Amino acid sequence: MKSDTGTRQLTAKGRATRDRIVAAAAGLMYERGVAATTTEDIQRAAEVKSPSQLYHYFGDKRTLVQAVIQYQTEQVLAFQRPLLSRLDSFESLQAWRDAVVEVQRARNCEGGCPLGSLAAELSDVDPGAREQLMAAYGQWEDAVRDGLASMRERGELDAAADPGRLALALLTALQGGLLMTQNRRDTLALEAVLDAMIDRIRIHAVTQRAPAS
Amino acid sequence: MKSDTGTRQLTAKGRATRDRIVAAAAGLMYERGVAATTTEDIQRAAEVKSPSQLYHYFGDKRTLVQAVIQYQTEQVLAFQRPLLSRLDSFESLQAWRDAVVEVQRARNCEGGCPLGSLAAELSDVDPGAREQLMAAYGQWEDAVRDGLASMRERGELDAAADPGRLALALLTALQGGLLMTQNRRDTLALEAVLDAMIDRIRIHAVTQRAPAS
DNA sequence: CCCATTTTAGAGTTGACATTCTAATTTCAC
DNA sequence: GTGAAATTAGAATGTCAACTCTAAAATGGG
Repeated sequence: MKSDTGTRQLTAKGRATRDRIVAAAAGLMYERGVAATTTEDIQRAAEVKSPSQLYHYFGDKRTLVQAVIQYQTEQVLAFQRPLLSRLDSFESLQAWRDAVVEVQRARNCEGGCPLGSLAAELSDVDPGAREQLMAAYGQWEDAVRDGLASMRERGELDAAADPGRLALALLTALQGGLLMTQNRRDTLALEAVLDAMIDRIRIHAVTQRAPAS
Repeated sequence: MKSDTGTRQLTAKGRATRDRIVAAAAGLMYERGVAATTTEDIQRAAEVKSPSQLYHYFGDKRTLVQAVIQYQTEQVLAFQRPLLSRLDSFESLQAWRDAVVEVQRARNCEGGCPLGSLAAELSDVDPGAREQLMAAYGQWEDAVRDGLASMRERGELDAAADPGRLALALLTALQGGLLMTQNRRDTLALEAVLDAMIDRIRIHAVTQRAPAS
């Protein structure tokens, strides 16, 4: 009866080390990629003294990767949702943009999107991971869509605006921006693509305003 | 005197096997990622019978990766340049969009951008590879910019249009679209983001036309 | 055709990494 | 406080992959 998802009877201490392992693995896999992260690296980073811990809480590396994906999904949504749920104006949309840019700048443009880098590495190799990530993007996309929908409800956007399609485009643009940021080590591409998308959305602005330049 | 770039005296046969190795490596690294591609896999795919070939033409795996990046850069630009150099109307821009979408569809949405997947995997780990890829993106970006600039020269875009920034945004959006295509196994996100960007550019269209809802 | 150089074989080495096993220790419910 | 379950140690295994080495075949200019 090996419980796959890893949630069996966990004592407080058990949950603590389990969490420590996931967090450490997530960090390392984000920095170096999944394949380049060894179980020994994870042990050190999580400050566990034996491989047996790792295999006690996760059957194998793949299962650990599942947990990492879930962890990163929660992290991303926890950051994004508050910003997106209160989209009531273009100012707040801009604030979201600025916040995203600022996060990247704060980490010196290293590492792209926590989900995007996993998606790039795993989508073609691990079908399970791919679906898990697809679901994560689905949630994220929903959050963006809800934000834009609320903007439309508040009369900031006209009726012709399609929140679903705009949300998908915006999220997709963000992924590209984060990838390019990681490669260029500057946020110019990210800014350019997000600004362009916001300009695109502004076509639907009820209070007409000229896009930048 | 080990020539780093791998170009020393190559006989015809030598160049042939070298090319075969690079092409095979590029294919495998595109499908599975760099780390997951073993030298033995490459041998088999390139139909060379000994590891010594590989190390005869390339000092080590990293050098081979360099060659792969160069190879993929040429491939991408060879496909993109013809489409981009003749941007004279929104129809041709749309044709570019359709061509990109079609390519992804033709390969069942597996594998994202040949450069993007390398960038995602290597940018944070291999500084040399990162710069090489950055340069590749630079060339690509230039091609897009020139296309948009020529549209402006032909009077399709107004003077306020900024081809440089639009090009960067467009290329960045494309990267996101390709990543999402790879993850979702459909081209919807790619279409949405490219259409949105074209709508954005259409703001500068001299012959006014309403964007698709 | 001959010799220097290039190219290919193929076995071998080395180290790393995922995973396992046994047994000791700790925790917690009762 | 005791016993079953959870947690941790730590050594060990087996595989796999990057890379090396020696020597044999092929090539091409003179």
